Amino acid sequence: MARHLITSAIPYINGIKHLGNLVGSQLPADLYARYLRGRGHEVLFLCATDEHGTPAELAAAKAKMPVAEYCAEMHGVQAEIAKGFRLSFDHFGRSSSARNHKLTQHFAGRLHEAGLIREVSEKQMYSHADGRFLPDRYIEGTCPNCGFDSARGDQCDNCTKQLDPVDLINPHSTISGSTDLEMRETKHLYLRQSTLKDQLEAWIDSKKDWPILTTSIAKKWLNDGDGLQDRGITRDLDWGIPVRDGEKDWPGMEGKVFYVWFDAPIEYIACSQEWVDAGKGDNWERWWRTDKGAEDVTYTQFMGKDNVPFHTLSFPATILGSGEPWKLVDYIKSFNYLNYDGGQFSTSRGRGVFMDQALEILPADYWRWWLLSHAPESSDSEFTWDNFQASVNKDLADVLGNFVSRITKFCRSKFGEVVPEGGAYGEQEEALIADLAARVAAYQGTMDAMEVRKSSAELRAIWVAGNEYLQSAAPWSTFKEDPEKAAMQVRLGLGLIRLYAVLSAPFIPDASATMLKAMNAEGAGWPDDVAGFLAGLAAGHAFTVPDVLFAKITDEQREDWQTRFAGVRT
RNA sequence: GGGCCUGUAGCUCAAUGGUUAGAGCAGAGCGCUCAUAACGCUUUGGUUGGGGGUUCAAGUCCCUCCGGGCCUACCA
Repeated sequence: MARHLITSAIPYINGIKHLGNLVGSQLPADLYARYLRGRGHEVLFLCATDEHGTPAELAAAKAKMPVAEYCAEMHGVQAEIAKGFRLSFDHFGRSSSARNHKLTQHFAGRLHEAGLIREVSEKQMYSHADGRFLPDRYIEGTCPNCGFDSARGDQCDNCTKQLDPVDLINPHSTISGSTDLEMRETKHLYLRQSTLKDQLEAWIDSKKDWPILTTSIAKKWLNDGDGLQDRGITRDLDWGIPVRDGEKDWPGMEGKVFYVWFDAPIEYIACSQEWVDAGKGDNWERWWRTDKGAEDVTYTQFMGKDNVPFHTLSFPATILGSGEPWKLVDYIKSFNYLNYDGGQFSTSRGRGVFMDQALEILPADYWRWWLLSHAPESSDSEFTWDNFQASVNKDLADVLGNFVSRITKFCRSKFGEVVPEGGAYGEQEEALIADLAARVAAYQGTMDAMEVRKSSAELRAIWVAGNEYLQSAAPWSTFKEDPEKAAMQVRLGLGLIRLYAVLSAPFIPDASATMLKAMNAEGAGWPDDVAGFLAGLAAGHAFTVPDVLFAKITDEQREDWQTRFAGVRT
């Protein structure tokens, strides 16, 4: 038994996430966590909400709520939806927790002590009407290069030229529209990542098996231009973790907070402390401190490609720079984006299907199966309603659901709701079992490697093998001349349901639970030995015929949803 | 502009430089009647975006052109 620490990139607090966010981090992380637990490993699976930064403050203002209250409410909403999708976090924490405050300040103090923090005085745009400094993206004006009138302070969306807010003609705040802007002097702390460049590069280079998406992004940041740049880790905001030098005040930094990307990954650690505080565990250090038992932990992170630089560079810089024996990540699984019907999912523009809406129209398993079997691993992938309907109906209703239905109903009509007795395996059964054993091994191989789409294909092939067997064994024919042989065939078929339930649990946990309950076989372990596992459902064992596992998506439903989700969410 | 990813059957995707480029879906045909009109078998379908090169051998490596996407450090 091994020990696995798994974290999903923490979703931003600002609003309900869409299916693209889900498939890029939380869902594959959950798949992996469930699989490893199923194999009998010890798993700590953590996620949290990422609560600081300008967008949270603005969203709270828009909702006319204090930002702390807004975040608390949204955390609750996101936690509920996560439950709805059966995301099996051991704890769902908050980056605004007292634990994270303390730990973030601790890391800052350690980095300061190690000489890895420098103070920089710089000028930033201040908006009098908004009463805040504005990030470059919140300033718009006319592009000096192409004349586009909605160019942002960092870049012109029209001609793609990199800009500085002072370059803009007639700059204004996108928050209030105010043109009453002023360049003000402000002081910030920078993390001297450049000092750690060689150390980080050697570490990245040692990771030969990471996805190319992960390492190529990291190397680009390490080597592009002048190499890895120091990064500002503080902001002039109200909502956030106050800048402190460990336990001490930080002279000159009063009223400032740490940058969200400095404190967010630290929440991975703080979350394990929250997990202990919540009474769910009793020792977080054996997961995080290599001097206190975490030496044998394998740590895997899941994230969308936009998060890669922070997880390959800044967070490791924080960890390494602290000089303390914190656990570093062992494997970073990153994903491309899921697009929606010819364009991007967009939280800000309300385009696509959001997690709450998805659960309103269909159970979690439908979404989990489609999203995971189409996970954007090698390139961006696309959600269309036609594809969703076709895939889900075929895979879940026809291949798996109908298999369960046909064998349980046949058994009920000929032998009653009990595993029938008699007969012995023949050549055909031995061949099936050998085939299944090979396929299960292949499935384990791809799951261990976190190859999500390939794993779904292997799993589906295992389901198909059941239908192939039934078709050629034809117990409905056998029953007429040799009821004992038919009993054996049906017994094996029923055993397959239990096998499928256990193997499929990481993908479709609810259906898996329904299958196990119907087979009266809750608590079945992993089928390390397929033949032995199948024999585990013995003659005389009572079961019930479950309700339809997966109802098909009708054309009417699909058309309705296509129309309903064609526009933008308001 | 720069960097990276990507382009393979109508669709979604596979293929350590090594048989005749494979699966699923969709289409066609046949079979089965236990089942959610489900299942199984067979089968049609390819100038691997274009062009050039390296190699005994290229979807794979190199050059070039074309298309799509992402990132480019103050959104997170």
